[in-house]
Amino acid sequence: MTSITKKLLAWYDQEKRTLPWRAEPPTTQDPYKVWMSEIMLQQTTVATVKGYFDKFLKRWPTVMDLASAVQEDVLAEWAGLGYYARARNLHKCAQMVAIDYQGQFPTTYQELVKLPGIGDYTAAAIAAIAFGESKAPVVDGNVERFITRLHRIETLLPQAKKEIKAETLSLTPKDRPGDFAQAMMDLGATICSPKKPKCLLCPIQTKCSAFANGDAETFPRKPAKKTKPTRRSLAFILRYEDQILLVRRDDSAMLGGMLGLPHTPWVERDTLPDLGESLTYSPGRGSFIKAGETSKHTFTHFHLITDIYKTSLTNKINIENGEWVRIKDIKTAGLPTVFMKMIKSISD
DNA sequence: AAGACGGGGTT
DNA sequence: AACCCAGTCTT
Repeated sequence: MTSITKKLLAWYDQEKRTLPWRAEPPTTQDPYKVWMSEIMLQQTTVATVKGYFDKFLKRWPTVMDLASAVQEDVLAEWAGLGYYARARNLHKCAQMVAIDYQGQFPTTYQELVKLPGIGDYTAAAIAAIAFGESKAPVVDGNVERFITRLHRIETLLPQAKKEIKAETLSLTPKDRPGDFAQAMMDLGATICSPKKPKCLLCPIQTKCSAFANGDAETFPRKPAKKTKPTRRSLAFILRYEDQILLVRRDDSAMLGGMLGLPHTPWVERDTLPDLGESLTYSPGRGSFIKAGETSKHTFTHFHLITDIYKTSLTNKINIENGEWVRIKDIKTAGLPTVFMKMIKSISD
């Protein structure tokens, strides 16, 4: 075992960890909890995940329970967490584990990585943390940062990935590979941070090339990001008595499978049709009036500005994939944040 | 290899 | 406003 590995594990052991999905040794890690937490943690912070993890475990305590759920319920519980393909794949994966593996998660990287929603990182993490695999290096954003600083790897991501994995593998101990993976990730989250790394507190400071060179913060090296375009749309709030019309979105659409408001396509700033044309996207043909403030929301790859129009209907219409929801139930209906913002922006 | 895919916290 | 995050999937 390298001295870096020893120092990292020693540092990890003297930290207090209270994450709900982490068992204390010698308790065995529950693969279901490890899997659930790793899926939720993809591109998502620990603080955000905690509440969702508790909700999911309480409602579906085992993978068999989750496999038996209906997709709409899983998506509704996931609402607000983002990257909704994760929720669709979570459900599908649970059903595959239930049917193809009799409710027992496969134990190897090679089998895990075949399951929906489990990619290179997550398969390695589950294999290491739940099953003690030491041959599959666990490399997430934290590890990329830690390793590129440790060795001052100047290659741009993602090209540097291969070298990072090789270095990670050479540090990973046969004993406690899961703890070591978590140690690297915890160090990356708390000390080897993206901005203003706390090198003075770092247990491997004397081993770190970037610290010696005084340029830790410049790693990892990445290509410049493109600026996000702005798109516009109109959304429609149709009321009948105390209810609002929502629409179940196609699985293939953005926010796929989720409930949302009816709206025009999201288009570049200059190509938005006028209200008259836009109403062809509305299920109603009532007298719409502009409502509340313009709603703004930023997705991964574009900004969205939406004007809200509302109308009150005197008779209830029924449309394909439409669902009437009582206003008092909106908060628990399972709406993505972009639609919650729109509804919130009209103050009536 | 590059782009799509959410949302919230930090800087 | 830009950057980041315990990434995966599709093209």
